[in-house]
Amino acid sequence: MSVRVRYGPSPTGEPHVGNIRTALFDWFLARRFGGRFIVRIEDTDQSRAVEGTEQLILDALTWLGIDWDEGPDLGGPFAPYRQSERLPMYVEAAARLIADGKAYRCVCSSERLDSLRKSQQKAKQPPGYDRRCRELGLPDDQPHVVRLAMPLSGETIVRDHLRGDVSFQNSLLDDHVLLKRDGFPTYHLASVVDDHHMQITHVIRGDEWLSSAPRHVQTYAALGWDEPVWVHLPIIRGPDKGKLSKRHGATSVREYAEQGFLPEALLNFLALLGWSRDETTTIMSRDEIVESFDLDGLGLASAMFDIERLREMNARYIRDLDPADFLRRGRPHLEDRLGRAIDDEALDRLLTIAPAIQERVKLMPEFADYTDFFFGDAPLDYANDALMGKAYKNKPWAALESVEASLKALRAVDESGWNASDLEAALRELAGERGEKPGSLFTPIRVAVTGKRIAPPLFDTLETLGQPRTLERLNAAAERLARPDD
RNA sequence: GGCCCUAUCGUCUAGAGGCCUAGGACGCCAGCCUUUCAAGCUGGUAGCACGGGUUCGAAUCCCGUUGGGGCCA
Repeated sequence: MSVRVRYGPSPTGEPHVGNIRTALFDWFLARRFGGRFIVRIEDTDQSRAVEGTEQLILDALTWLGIDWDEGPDLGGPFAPYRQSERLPMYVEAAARLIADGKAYRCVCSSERLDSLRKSQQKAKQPPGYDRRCRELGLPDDQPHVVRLAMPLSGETIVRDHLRGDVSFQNSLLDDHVLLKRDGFPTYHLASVVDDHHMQITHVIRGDEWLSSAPRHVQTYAALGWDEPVWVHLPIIRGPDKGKLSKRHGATSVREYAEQGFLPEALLNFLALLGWSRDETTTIMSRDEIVESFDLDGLGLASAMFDIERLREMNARYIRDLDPADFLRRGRPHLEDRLGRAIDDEALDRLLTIAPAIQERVKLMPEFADYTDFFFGDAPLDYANDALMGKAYKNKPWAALESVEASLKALRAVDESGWNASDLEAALRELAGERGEKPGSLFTPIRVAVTGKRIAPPLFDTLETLGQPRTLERLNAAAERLARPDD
């Protein structure tokens, strides 16, 4: 049988990286073995649903390059793919269980349940429903929930693919609710019914579900269905070791996108949280991961989300980008900074200097820092102190002399000599003539043309900027230095 | 508190009884390179939680302890 896996997000908020990582593993497995990846919206808790999040979830998947074969937007052979639209199937399953004596109606009030819980707590007894309605055979004539009649003794084995058999004492498991008063199913019922009908072969989900897995195993048994393969993934932890959550700051996929992480970097990073291919490989494209992904490569211990590692990986991916692609991806950030659109032609003038910028950008928004001065027409904004650098600290006259010397030399360069290597040769020679350290000569030029202390390599910058603008900016710098006050 | 999972450098991990004097990557430290900042290169730092077994031999198997986490509240 071919692999069929499903990602079942609840539309209760933006998809979170820990959650999306489960989808990733589902997808890797499906793609690796030629199976189907299904998105199913688990929206049976109407009170927690947040409008619009379904689309955010799909957008997050798309951004990461994850596609699906069946889903709420695509449909498929087992449509609908929204649980709120599948209510009759849950009701039917519950009815069948009642008819078979495997489930029962329960009319206990929430007040009674509360006080029951309190007295159990007081008596230090394990909390849980006391099965008061179990043998009553209540009819369908008043508001009720439906509970599964769990075995009272013995044990339930969850055959987890990663951990082996995990056993639970049935005496410790109560009769959980399958169908709520409002007629909506609980996760316990809905996921089982859907997974069966949708012919899901592998249930891949977070570790936090392992404790309730015996309930699902028993539900499959009561319904007379074959169980899927259970795969409980270790959860992802935050820096404080607890389960990764909003408390840890940015956790939604969108936030990482906005911060300037590349989707392929986040995907690679997430894949390595709990999975590894071999002893040494850490950088893998989406396709390379798919080629070698296997459930057996999964680890069992929960992993910490180490943002430093993600950042490093992101920087690595940025460096490895094709320069033209890098410029396209950086453009929106530059446009934001400039407040105007940049066309392809203007952007492509940065092509030769792009690799040098790629080396420096760690997060995409920084792209603007390294490129905005190529486009600004207004005078650059910098302090004279920056212009003087270390060498000419508090010596504006010396700095002025240096800038004027550079200006003279650069003015003399003809068009054919306006390229990085010739410019470097010319300016180095000038430094030698003046008995000045190269760095002392270069710093004022850098600040004059970029307005920053930190910038791309100088000669590439001059080449890209062009002679007229370079001279213009050096002149402006000279004027500033000539004025005594800043 | 009960139940369940889990345990190799700070972090992510390799390791499925001898290949381990425990490998890689990130971080960190030092040096080199150097026009700023980066990148790169070289070297270094650092770990099998603990205690019992099993075995000729254990990071690897078993038991316990401890730590961490999850679920139920």
